[in-house]
Amino acid sequence: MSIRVAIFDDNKNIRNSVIMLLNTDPDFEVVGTFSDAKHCVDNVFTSRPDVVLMDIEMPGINGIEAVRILTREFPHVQILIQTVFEDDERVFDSICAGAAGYILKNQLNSSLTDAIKELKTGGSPMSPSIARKVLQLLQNSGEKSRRKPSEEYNLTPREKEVLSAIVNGLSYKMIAYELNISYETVRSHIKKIYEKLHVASLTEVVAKAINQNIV
Amino acid sequence: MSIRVAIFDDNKNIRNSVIMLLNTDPDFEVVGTFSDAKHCVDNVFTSRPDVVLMDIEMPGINGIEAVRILTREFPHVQILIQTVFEDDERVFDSICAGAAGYILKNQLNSSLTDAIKELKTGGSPMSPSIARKVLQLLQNSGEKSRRKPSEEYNLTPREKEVLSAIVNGLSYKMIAYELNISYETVRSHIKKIYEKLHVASLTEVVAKAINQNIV
DNA sequence: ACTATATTCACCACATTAGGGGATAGCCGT
DNA sequence: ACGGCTATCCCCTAATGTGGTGAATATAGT
Repeated sequence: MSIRVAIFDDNKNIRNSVIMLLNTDPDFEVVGTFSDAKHCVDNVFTSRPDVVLMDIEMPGINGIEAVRILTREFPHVQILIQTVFEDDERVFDSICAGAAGYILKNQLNSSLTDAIKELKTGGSPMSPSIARKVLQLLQNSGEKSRRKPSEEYNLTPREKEVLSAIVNGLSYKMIAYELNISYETVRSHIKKIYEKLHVASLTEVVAKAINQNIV
Repeated sequence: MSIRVAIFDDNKNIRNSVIMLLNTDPDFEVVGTFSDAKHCVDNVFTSRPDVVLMDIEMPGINGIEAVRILTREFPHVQILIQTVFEDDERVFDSICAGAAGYILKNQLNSSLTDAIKELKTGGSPMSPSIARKVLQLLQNSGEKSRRKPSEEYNLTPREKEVLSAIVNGLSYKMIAYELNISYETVRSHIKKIYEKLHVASLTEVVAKAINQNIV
């Protein structure tokens, strides 16, 4: 049985090229093409697709919002995001809205058909760079919810004092004054901190210290 | 230049078959094979791999724990989990421990070489069913920790891009290169950011950006 | 007693960031 | 058409941070 596909994209050229691509493979049947998501519920209801290809930037209703609506109304429909965007926010929002896959337009041709077939076998096709982002997002959410992971980096008490001062925005001079030690000593501590945290600049130190709440 | 690969797996047969597979492709160089992760830090330190293949079930140190250790000690090393397990917990823990990819052993042959190459180009290879699980995990975590709006500082889109780059530890030069603008332009944006966030140093910017979730 | 680590301090050379100017061009809204 | 905002670029000087090398104390552990 062929896979019923519906396409949402405001770009006529893309719509047409996707249709042509899918028509070359008898496994696919394009059951609907739409230039906006205003009536996506009606559209999906009448065309009854197995898979929906969804663009993000569209006039009227945002593609991500459409995903949210469709997954609520048609939980069995697999939605594949196809877009040019790969910023964290859109990727994250799309996934949370219920998308089953996310591929970038710049590598459509060869992989689109494979991606759709993968959806039907329970897979979640993603462009490589998107997959990496997804893992990172998951890592972040995992680290946050895990309270104790304040992974010890074997910082000494003094180093923690210095680190804490850094995170509070103090300069080396100010730290030296606050801790009653010399500027050069502050530097020594910070060099050690760099080693232990595997970073090479103050900004990275601050980011790491906060994210892993070492402070 | 070939990709240096290290293998951690307690099953001799699997180790050998992976070695044979990789040796058929000149792009790979197996620089170490180990039957447990007890000395993984030393092993990686001396063999200096680009990519580590890690089994989960091993005597002594658990593979996931090894991932945690290795990503902390060698942040640049890409770790690919290869295992027979696909339960939520192990997948989730592996990802959070810092794995860059996760593929199931039952589909090794054809895809392993591709997966390793994908790692080197910034991708995160995952078996289709794993990818689906990862998305579901992300959807769950996303619903729990709905991010709050957090005070707007009226940063322009461009300023947010620059801010985000700063938080990721990039220097002005690197940001200029990444955004295809001049060093001086980066500085201009940062001056504005200083004004809007009421701060006077990069470290304060990073601290404020992370704590108030502006990034 | 010997070793390891933490803490302290110093010097040099170089790179980067901060703070003060000012300038051009495009876009948007009234 | 004007002012306001964004984004882009440039110059200069002073301040601060980075990297490498070295070393003196003290304190704790084996």
